[in-house]
Amino acid sequence: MAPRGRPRSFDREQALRSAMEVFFARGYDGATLDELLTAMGDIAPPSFYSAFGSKDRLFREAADLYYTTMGGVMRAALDAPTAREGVARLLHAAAEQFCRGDGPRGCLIILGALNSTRGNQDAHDYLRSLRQEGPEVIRARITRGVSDADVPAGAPVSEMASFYSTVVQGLAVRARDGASRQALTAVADAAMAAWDPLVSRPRRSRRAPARSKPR
Amino acid sequence: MAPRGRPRSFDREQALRSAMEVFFARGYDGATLDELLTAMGDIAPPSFYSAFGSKDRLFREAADLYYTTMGGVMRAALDAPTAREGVARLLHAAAEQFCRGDGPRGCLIILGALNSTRGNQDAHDYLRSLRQEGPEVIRARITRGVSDADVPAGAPVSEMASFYSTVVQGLAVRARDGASRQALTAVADAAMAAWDPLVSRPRRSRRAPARSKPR
DNA sequence: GTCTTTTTTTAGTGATGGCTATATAATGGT
DNA sequence: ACCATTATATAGCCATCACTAAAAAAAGAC
Repeated sequence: MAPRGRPRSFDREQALRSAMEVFFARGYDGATLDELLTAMGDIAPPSFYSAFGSKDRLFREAADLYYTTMGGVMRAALDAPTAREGVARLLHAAAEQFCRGDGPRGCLIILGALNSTRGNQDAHDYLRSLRQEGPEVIRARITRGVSDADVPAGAPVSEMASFYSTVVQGLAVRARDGASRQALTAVADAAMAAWDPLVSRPRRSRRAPARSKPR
Repeated sequence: MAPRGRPRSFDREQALRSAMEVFFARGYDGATLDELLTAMGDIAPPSFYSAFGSKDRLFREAADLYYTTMGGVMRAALDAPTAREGVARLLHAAAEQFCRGDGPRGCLIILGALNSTRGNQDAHDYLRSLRQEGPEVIRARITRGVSDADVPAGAPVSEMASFYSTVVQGLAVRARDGASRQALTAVADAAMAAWDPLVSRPRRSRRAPARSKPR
Protein backbone atom coordinates (compact mmCIF):
# COMPACT_ATOMS: atom_id res chain seq x y z
CA MET A 1 0.00 0.00 0.00
CA ALA A 2 1.80 3.06 -1.25
CA PRO A 3 1.17 6.39 0.48
CA ARG A 4 -1.61 8.53 -0.86
CA GLY A 5 -0.15 11.72 -2.37
CA ARG A 6 2.95 12.73 -4.26
CA PRO A 7 5.88 10.63 -3.12
CA ARG A 8 8.76 12.22 -1.27
CA SER A 9 11.69 12.81 -3.57
CA PHE A 10 14.46 12.26 -1.01
CA ASP A 11 15.40 9.51 1.41
CA ARG A 12 14.26 10.69 4.82
CA GLU A 13 16.68 8.45 6.73
CA GLN A 14 19.63 9.46 4.62
CA ALA A 15 18.70 13.12 5.04
CA LEU A 16 18.49 12.61 8.80
CA ARG A 17 21.93 11.03 8.85
CA SER A 18 23.34 13.98 6.94
CA ALA A 19 21.66 16.42 9.30
CA MET A 20 23.12 14.50 12.23
CA GLU A 21 26.60 15.05 10.86
CA VAL A 22 26.03 18.77 10.51
CA PHE A 23 24.71 19.01 14.06
CA PHE A 24 27.67 16.96 15.22
CA ALA A 25 30.15 19.26 13.54
CA ARG A 26 28.50 22.57 14.41
CA GLY A 27 26.33 22.00 17.45
CA TYR A 28 22.66 22.93 17.57
CA ASP A 29 23.14 26.69 17.41
CA GLY A 30 25.95 26.60 14.90
CA ALA A 31 24.07 24.48 12.39
CA THR A 32 22.09 26.80 10.14
CA LEU A 33 19.05 25.70 8.24
CA ASP A 34 20.81 26.53 5.00
CA GLU A 35 23.72 24.29 5.87
CA LEU A 36 21.40 21.52 6.99
CA LEU A 37 19.25 21.71 3.85
CA THR A 38 22.32 21.67 1.62
CA ALA A 39 23.78 18.65 3.42
CA MET A 40 20.44 16.87 3.29
CA GLY A 41 20.54 17.04 -0.49
CA ASP A 42 19.42 20.54 -1.32
CA ILE A 43 15.88 19.92 -0.28
CA ALA A 44 13.73 23.02 -0.13
CA PRO A 45 12.50 24.52 3.15
CA PRO A 46 8.83 23.47 2.74
CA SER A 47 9.86 19.88 2.05
CA PHE A 48 12.00 19.97 5.13
CA TYR A 49 9.32 21.39 7.40
CA SER A 50 6.79 18.94 6.08
CA ALA A 51 9.14 16.03 6.80
CA PHE A 52 10.75 17.11 10.07
CA GLY A 53 8.63 19.85 11.61
CA SER A 54 11.29 22.24 12.82
CA LYS A 55 15.00 22.60 13.42
CA ASP A 56 14.46 21.61 17.01
CA ARG A 57 12.52 18.44 16.20
CA LEU A 58 15.10 17.52 13.58
CA PHE A 59 17.78 17.90 16.20
CA ARG A 60 15.99 15.62 18.59
CA GLU A 61 15.66 12.99 15.90
CA ALA A 62 19.33 13.36 15.04
CA ALA A 63 20.28 13.11 18.70
CA ASP A 64 18.14 9.99 19.07
CA LEU A 65 19.79 8.44 16.05
CA TYR A 66 23.24 9.26 17.36
CA TYR A 67 22.33 8.06 20.82
CA THR A 68 20.97 4.77 19.53
CA THR A 69 24.02 4.09 17.40
CA MET A 70 26.58 5.20 19.96
CA GLY A 71 24.59 3.74 22.83
CA GLY A 72 24.61 0.37 21.09
CA VAL A 73 28.38 0.37 20.86
CA MET A 74 28.72 1.48 24.47
CA ARG A 75 26.23 -1.05 25.75
CA ALA A 76 27.98 -3.80 23.83
CA ALA A 77 31.32 -2.75 25.31
CA LEU A 78 29.90 -2.71 28.82
CA ASP A 79 28.51 -6.17 28.33
CA ALA A 80 31.81 -7.90 29.06
CA PRO A 81 32.11 -10.83 31.48
CA THR A 82 33.10 -8.65 34.42
CA ALA A 83 32.18 -5.12 35.39
CA ARG A 84 35.82 -4.09 35.34
CA GLU A 85 36.34 -5.42 31.84
CA GLY A 86 33.07 -3.81 30.78
CA VAL A 87 34.04 -0.35 32.01
CA ALA A 88 37.51 -0.73 30.51
CA ARG A 89 36.01 -1.60 27.14
CA LEU A 90 33.55 1.26 27.48
CA LEU A 91 36.35 3.77 27.93
CA HIS A 92 38.31 2.31 25.04
CA ALA A 93 35.20 2.32 22.88
CA ALA A 94 34.69 5.99 23.72
CA ALA A 95 38.32 6.76 22.87
CA GLU A 96 37.90 5.09 19.50
CA GLN A 97 34.41 6.32 18.64
CA PHE A 98 35.29 9.90 19.52
CA CYS A 99 38.21 9.81 17.06
CA ARG A 100 36.56 8.14 14.11
CA GLY A 101 38.36 9.24 10.99
CA ASP A 102 36.43 11.37 8.57
CA GLY A 103 33.70 13.16 10.48
CA PRO A 104 33.79 15.55 13.40
CA ARG A 105 35.43 14.37 16.60
CA GLY A 106 33.94 14.00 20.03
CA CYS A 107 30.33 13.25 20.81
CA LEU A 108 27.12 14.90 19.67
CA ILE A 109 25.30 14.19 22.91
CA ILE A 110 28.06 15.71 25.01
CA LEU A 111 29.13 18.62 22.82
CA GLY A 112 25.99 19.43 20.85
CA ALA A 113 24.48 22.14 23.06
CA LEU A 114 26.42 22.78 26.26
CA ASN A 115 25.61 26.46 26.41
CA SER A 116 22.06 27.57 26.97
CA THR A 117 21.19 30.27 24.44
CA ARG A 118 18.10 32.11 23.23
CA GLY A 119 16.65 29.47 20.99
CA ASN A 120 18.20 26.19 22.05
CA GLN A 121 16.51 25.52 25.38
CA ASP A 122 14.76 22.37 24.23
CA ALA A 123 17.83 20.94 22.51
CA HIS A 124 19.98 21.86 25.49
CA ASP A 125 17.65 20.19 27.97
CA TYR A 126 17.17 17.16 25.79
CA LEU A 127 20.89 16.47 25.51
CA ARG A 128 21.32 16.98 29.20
CA SER A 129 18.64 14.41 29.90
CA LEU A 130 20.41 11.97 27.60
CA ARG A 131 23.71 12.63 29.38
CA GLN A 132 22.10 11.84 32.72
CA GLU A 133 21.68 8.25 31.52
CA GLY A 134 25.45 7.84 31.24
CA PRO A 135 26.18 7.42 34.94
CA GLU A 136 23.01 5.35 35.28
CA VAL A 137 23.99 2.67 32.80
CA ILE A 138 27.52 2.43 34.20
CA ARG A 139 26.10 2.20 37.67
CA ALA A 140 23.80 -0.60 36.59
CA ARG A 141 26.71 -2.54 35.14
CA ILE A 142 28.84 -2.20 38.26
CA THR A 143 25.88 -3.14 40.42
CA ARG A 144 25.52 -6.28 38.32
CA GLY A 145 29.20 -6.85 38.99
CA VAL A 146 28.46 -6.81 42.69
CA SER A 147 25.69 -9.36 42.19
CA ASP A 148 28.02 -11.48 40.07
CA ALA A 149 30.67 -11.11 42.80
CA ASP A 150 33.30 -9.83 40.41
CA VAL A 151 33.07 -6.55 42.32
CA PRO A 152 33.42 -6.59 46.11
CA ALA A 153 30.28 -5.87 48.06
CA GLY A 154 30.42 -2.40 49.57
CA ALA A 155 32.21 -0.85 46.61
CA PRO A 156 31.20 2.79 46.09
CA VAL A 157 29.18 2.01 42.99
CA SER A 158 27.64 5.45 42.47
CA GLU A 159 30.89 7.31 42.92
CA MET A 160 32.63 4.99 40.50
CA ALA A 161 29.89 5.42 37.90
CA SER A 162 30.05 9.17 38.34
CA PHE A 163 33.82 9.13 37.96
CA TYR A 164 33.92 7.02 34.83
CA SER A 165 31.17 8.95 33.17
CA THR A 166 33.05 12.15 33.94
CA VAL A 167 36.08 10.65 32.22
CA VAL A 168 33.99 9.85 29.15
CA GLN A 169 32.80 13.45 28.99
CA GLY A 170 36.35 14.67 29.35
CA LEU A 171 37.37 12.37 26.52
CA ALA A 172 34.81 14.02 24.28
CA VAL A 173 36.33 17.43 24.93
CA ARG A 174 39.86 16.16 24.36
CA ALA A 175 38.79 14.49 21.13
CA ARG A 176 37.16 17.68 19.92
CA ASP A 177 40.45 19.41 20.64
CA GLY A 178 42.27 17.01 18.37
CA ALA A 179 43.84 14.57 20.83
CA SER A 180 44.99 11.36 19.16
CA ARG A 181 43.29 8.04 19.64
CA GLN A 182 46.41 6.78 21.38
CA ALA A 183 46.35 9.69 23.81
CA LEU A 184 42.71 9.03 24.65
CA THR A 185 43.36 5.32 25.04
CA ALA A 186 46.13 6.16 27.48
CA VAL A 187 43.66 8.28 29.43
CA ALA A 188 41.25 5.34 29.49
CA ASP A 189 44.01 3.10 30.85
CA ALA A 190 44.94 5.67 33.46
CA ALA A 191 41.32 5.89 34.58
CA MET A 192 41.19 2.11 34.90
CA ALA A 193 44.20 2.24 37.20
CA ALA A 194 41.82 3.66 39.78
CA TRP A 195 39.58 0.58 39.69
CA ASP A 196 41.28 -1.59 42.30
CA PRO A 197 41.76 1.16 44.87
CA LEU A 198 38.16 2.24 44.28
CA VAL A 199 36.40 -1.09 44.65
CA SER A 200 38.13 -1.77 47.94
CA ARG A 201 37.27 1.64 49.31
CA PRO A 202 34.11 1.32 51.39
CA ARG A 203 31.09 3.36 50.52
CA ARG A 204 30.76 6.39 52.74
CA SER A 205 28.21 5.88 55.49
CA ARG A 206 25.11 8.06 55.51
CA ARG A 207 26.04 9.66 58.80
CA ALA A 208 28.97 12.04 58.50
CA PRO A 209 32.06 10.71 60.26
CA ALA A 210 32.86 12.46 63.54
CA ARG A 211 35.11 15.44 63.02
CA SER A 212 37.96 16.10 65.44
CA LYS A 213 37.18 19.79 65.59
CA PRO A 214 33.70 20.67 64.31
CA ARG A 215 34.67 24.31 64.99
CA MET B 1 47.74 63.70 33.18
CA ALA B 2 44.12 63.12 32.32
CA PRO B 3 43.29 61.82 28.84
CA ARG B 4 42.63 64.33 26.14
CA GLY B 5 39.02 64.03 24.99
CA ARG B 6 35.66 63.36 26.56
CA PRO B 7 36.05 60.90 29.40
CA ARG B 8 34.53 57.43 29.14
CA SER B 9 31.32 57.24 31.11
CA PHE B 10 31.60 53.61 32.21
CA ASP B 11 34.18 51.53 34.04
CA ARG B 12 35.95 49.51 31.40
CA GLU B 13 37.10 46.79 33.79
CA GLN B 14 33.69 46.41 35.35
CA ALA B 15 32.13 46.22 31.90
CA LEU B 16 34.64 43.54 30.93
CA ARG B 17 33.78 41.54 34.02
CA SER B 18 30.10 41.73 33.17
CA ALA B 19 30.78 40.67 29.60
CA MET B 20 32.80 37.75 30.90
CA GLU B 21 29.81 36.54 32.86
CA VAL B 22 27.57 36.71 29.82
CA PHE B 23 30.10 34.79 27.72
CA PHE B 24 30.42 32.30 30.53
CA ALA B 25 26.69 31.73 30.68
CA ARG B 26 25.98 31.71 26.95
CA GLY B 27 29.20 30.81 25.18
CA TYR B 28 30.69 32.92 22.41
CA ASP B 29 27.98 32.27 19.85
CA GLY B 30 25.11 32.42 22.30
CA ALA B 31 26.09 35.79 23.72
CA THR B 32 24.47 38.48 21.60
CA LEU B 33 25.78 41.98 21.41
CA ASP B 34 22.51 43.26 22.80
CA GLU B 35 22.81 41.04 25.84
CA LEU B 36 26.44 41.99 26.31
CA LEU B 37 25.75 45.71 26.03
CA THR B 38 22.87 45.48 28.47
CA ALA B 39 24.96 43.57 30.99
CA MET B 40 27.82 46.00 30.56
CA GLY B 41 25.58 48.79 31.76
CA ASP B 42 23.51 49.71 28.71
CA ILE B 43 26.42 51.22 26.90
CA ALA B 44 25.72 52.06 23.26
CA PRO B 45 27.28 50.13 20.36
CA PRO B 46 29.70 52.88 19.26
CA SER B 47 31.01 53.25 22.82
CA PHE B 48 31.50 49.53 22.92
CA TYR B 49 33.33 49.30 19.62
CA SER B 50 35.52 52.24 20.52
CA ALA B 51 36.47 50.57 23.80
CA PHE B 52 36.74 46.91 22.80
CA GLY B 53 37.01 46.72 19.02
CA SER B 54 34.73 43.81 18.26
CA LYS B 55 32.80 40.98 19.84
CA ASP B 56 35.71 38.68 19.11
CA ARG B 57 38.31 40.92 20.75
CA LEU B 58 36.03 41.42 23.73
CA PHE B 59 35.76 37.66 24.04
CA ARG B 60 39.50 37.24 24.03
CA GLU B 61 39.86 39.83 26.75
CA ALA B 62 37.13 38.13 28.76
CA ALA B 63 38.80 34.76 28.27
CA ASP B 64 42.13 36.20 29.36
CA LEU B 65 40.55 37.67 32.46
CA TYR B 66 38.87 34.39 33.30
CA TYR B 67 42.02 32.46 32.57
CA THR B 68 44.13 34.70 34.76
CA THR B 69 41.74 34.50 37.69
CA MET B 70 41.04 30.79 37.40
CA GLY B 71 44.61 30.04 36.48
CA GLY B 72 45.78 31.76 39.63
CA VAL B 73 43.60 29.56 41.79
CA MET B 74 44.69 26.46 39.91
CA ARG B 75 48.35 27.35 40.07
CA ALA B 76 48.07 28.05 43.78
CA ALA B 77 46.42 24.67 44.31
CA LEU B 78 49.09 22.87 42.33
CA ASP B 79 51.78 24.55 44.38
CA ALA B 80 51.46 22.12 47.28
CA PRO B 81 54.50 20.43 48.89
CA THR B 82 54.18 17.29 46.79
CA ALA B 83 52.99 16.70 43.25
CA ARG B 84 50.32 14.33 44.49
CA GLU B 85 48.96 16.83 46.95
CA GLY B 86 49.14 19.49 44.26
CA VAL B 87 47.10 17.53 41.76
CA ALA B 88 44.61 16.53 44.44
CA ARG B 89 44.14 20.17 45.40
CA LEU B 90 43.86 21.11 41.75
CA LEU B 91 40.99 18.70 41.21
CA HIS B 92 39.26 19.85 44.36
CA ALA B 93 39.74 23.47 43.36
CA ALA B 94 38.17 22.70 39.99
CA ALA B 95 35.24 20.96 41.67
CA GLU B 96 34.67 24.00 43.84
CA GLN B 97 35.31 26.72 41.28
CA PHE B 98 33.05 25.06 38.72
CA CYS B 99 30.16 25.11 41.21
CA ARG B 100 30.48 28.62 42.54
CA GLY B 101 27.11 29.75 43.74
CA ASP B 102 25.48 32.55 41.84
CA GLY B 103 26.89 32.58 38.32
CA PRO B 104 26.94 29.99 35.58
CA ARG B 105 28.55 26.65 36.33
CA GLY B 106 31.51 25.01 34.66
CA CYS B 107 34.39 26.79 32.99
CA LEU B 108 34.46 29.49 30.34
CA ILE B 109 37.69 28.24 28.83
CA ILE B 110 36.38 24.71 28.46
CA LEU B 111 32.76 25.35 27.55
CA GLY B 112 32.90 28.73 25.84
CA ALA B 113 33.22 27.66 22.21
CA LEU B 114 33.52 23.92 21.73
CA ASN B 115 31.73 23.86 18.41
CA SER B 116 33.27 25.53 15.42
CA THR B 117 30.66 27.69 13.71
CA ARG B 118 30.51 30.33 11.00
CA GLY B 119 31.74 33.29 12.96
CA ASN B 120 33.55 31.90 15.97
CA GLN B 121 36.72 30.50 14.47
CA ASP B 122 39.03 32.87 16.30
CA ALA B 123 37.32 32.43 19.64
CA HIS B 124 37.20 28.66 19.15
CA ASP B 125 40.89 28.45 18.32
CA TYR B 126 41.85 30.80 21.11
CA LEU B 127 40.09 28.75 23.78
CA ARG B 128 41.58 25.58 22.40
CA SER B 129 45.04 27.06 22.66
CA LEU B 130 44.35 27.99 26.28
CA ARG B 131 43.12 24.47 26.99
CA GLN B 132 46.34 23.04 25.61
CA GLU B 133 48.16 24.64 28.52
CA GLY B 134 46.21 22.53 30.99
CA PRO B 135 48.11 19.29 30.51
CA GLU B 136 51.34 21.29 30.24
CA VAL B 137 51.12 22.90 33.65
CA ILE B 138 50.12 19.63 35.32
CA ARG B 139 52.95 17.89 33.55
CA ALA B 140 55.38 20.51 34.78
CA ARG B 141 54.21 20.03 38.36
CA ILE B 142 54.56 16.23 38.23
CA THR B 143 57.95 16.57 36.60
CA ARG B 144 58.98 18.79 39.49
CA GLY B 145 57.70 16.03 41.74
CA VAL B 146 60.12 13.65 40.07
CA SER B 147 62.96 16.09 40.66
CA ASP B 148 61.87 16.51 44.27
CA ALA B 149 61.69 12.71 44.54
CA ASP B 150 58.12 12.71 45.81
CA VAL B 151 57.24 11.00 42.53
CA PRO B 152 59.16 7.87 41.49
CA ALA B 153 61.50 8.27 38.54
CA GLY B 154 60.05 6.61 35.48
CA ALA B 155 56.46 7.56 36.27
CA PRO B 156 54.43 8.15 33.10
CA VAL B 157 54.31 11.90 33.61
CA SER B 158 52.70 12.85 30.30
CA GLU B 159 49.99 10.23 30.54
CA MET B 160 49.18 11.27 34.07
CA ALA B 161 48.98 14.93 33.09
CA SER B 162 46.77 14.04 30.15
CA PHE B 163 44.52 11.96 32.39
CA TYR B 164 44.07 14.54 35.10
CA SER B 165 43.45 17.32 32.65
CA THR B 166 40.80 15.15 30.98
CA VAL B 167 39.16 14.73 34.37
CA VAL B 168 39.11 18.51 34.84
CA GLN B 169 37.40 18.95 31.49
CA GLY B 170 34.90 16.27 32.38
CA LEU B 171 34.23 18.08 35.65
CA ALA B 172 33.36 21.21 33.72
CA VAL B 173 30.73 19.33 31.73
CA ARG B 174 29.28 17.71 34.83
CA ALA B 175 29.15 21.05 36.58
CA ARG B 176 27.34 22.62 33.65
CA ASP B 177 24.85 19.78 33.89
CA GLY B 178 24.14 20.67 37.48
CA ALA B 179 26.17 18.10 39.41
CA SER B 180 26.63 19.03 43.05
CA ARG B 181 29.92 20.15 44.51
CA GLN B 182 29.97 16.99 46.61
CA ALA B 183 29.51 14.81 43.54
CA LEU B 184 32.39 16.55 41.77
CA THR B 185 34.58 16.30 44.84
CA ALA B 186 33.89 12.57 44.93
CA VAL B 187 34.98 12.38 41.29
CA ALA B 188 38.18 14.21 42.20
CA ASP B 189 38.83 11.71 44.99
CA ALA B 190 38.15 8.80 42.65
CA ALA B 191 40.60 10.20 40.13
CA MET B 192 43.24 10.50 42.82
CA ALA B 193 42.78 6.82 43.62
CA ALA B 194 44.61 6.18 40.37
CA TRP B 195 47.71 8.03 41.52
CA ASP B 196 49.61 5.23 43.27
CA PRO B 197 49.03 2.61 40.57
CA LEU B 198 49.97 5.21 37.94
CA VAL B 199 53.24 6.46 39.40
CA SER B 200 54.56 2.91 39.77
CA ARG B 201 53.63 2.00 36.21
CA PRO B 202 56.72 2.46 34.03
CA ARG B 203 56.63 4.82 31.10
CA ARG B 204 56.18 2.98 27.83
CA SER B 205 59.46 2.66 25.95
CA ARG B 206 59.84 4.47 22.65
CA ARG B 207 60.28 1.25 20.70
CA ALA B 208 57.11 -0.76 20.41
CA PRO B 209 57.29 -3.94 22.50
CA ALA B 210 57.76 -7.11 20.48
CA ARG B 211 54.44 -8.64 19.55
CA SER B 212 53.96 -12.38 19.85
CA LYS B 213 52.14 -12.54 16.55
CA PRO B 214 52.73 -9.48 14.36
CA ARG B 215 50.07 -10.90 12.04
C1' DG C 1 36.31 81.54 23.77
C1' DT C 2 37.85 78.55 20.31
C1' DC C 3 40.27 74.37 18.71
C1' DT C 4 41.32 69.60 19.12
C1' DT C 5 40.39 65.20 20.76
C1' DT C 6 37.63 61.55 22.27
C1' DT C 7 33.07 59.69 23.65
C1' DT C 8 28.28 59.65 23.40
C1' DT C 9 23.65 59.66 21.21
C1' DT C 10 20.57 58.45 17.59
C1' DA C 11 19.38 56.04 14.04
C1' DG C 12 20.32 53.21 11.17
C1' DT C 13 22.96 49.23 7.58
C1' DG C 14 23.25 44.83 5.05
C1' DA C 15 23.39 39.97 6.01
C1' DT C 16 21.47 36.09 7.84
C1' DG C 17 18.48 33.63 11.18
C1' DG C 18 14.31 30.19 11.21
C1' DC C 19 10.18 29.75 8.93
C1' DT C 20 5.85 30.20 5.56
C1' DA C 21 2.24 31.56 1.80
C1' DT C 22 1.06 30.43 -2.64
C1' DA C 23 0.92 28.01 -6.54
C1' DT C 24 2.31 23.84 -9.13
C1' DA C 25 3.52 18.87 -9.78
C1' DA C 26 2.96 14.01 -8.93
C1' DT C 27 0.73 10.22 -7.10
C1' DG C 28 -3.69 7.00 -5.80
C1' DG C 29 -8.78 6.44 -5.76
C1' DT C 30 -13.03 6.24 -8.23
C1' DA D 1 -11.22 11.98 -16.68
C1' DC D 2 -11.48 13.99 -12.42
C1' DC D 3 -10.72 14.55 -7.44
C1' DA D 4 -8.34 14.22 -3.08
C1' DT D 5 -3.95 14.10 -1.18
C1' DT D 6 0.75 14.97 -0.42
C1' DA D 7 5.22 17.01 -1.91
C1' DT D 8 7.52 20.25 -4.50
C1' DA D 9 9.31 24.91 -6.31
C1' DT D 10 9.42 29.91 -5.94
C1' DA D 11 9.55 33.65 -3.49
C1' DG D 12 9.47 35.88 0.30
C1' DC D 13 8.33 37.04 5.70
C1' DC D 14 9.93 39.31 9.94
C1' DA D 15 13.25 39.18 13.68
C1' DT D 16 17.76 39.41 14.92
C1' DC D 17 22.67 39.40 13.96
C1' DA D 18 27.22 42.15 14.34
C1' DC D 19 28.38 46.52 13.19
C1' DT D 20 28.57 51.82 11.61
C1' DA D 21 27.68 56.78 9.81
C1' DA D 22 26.75 61.35 11.39
C1' DA D 23 26.30 64.66 14.58
C1' DA D 24 26.14 66.36 19.33
C1' DA D 25 28.56 66.53 23.90
C1' DA D 26 32.32 66.74 27.21
C1' DA D 27 36.83 67.18 28.39
C1' DG D 28 41.97 69.62 27.92
C1' DA D 29 45.05 73.00 25.34
C1' DC D 30 45.97 77.57 24.17
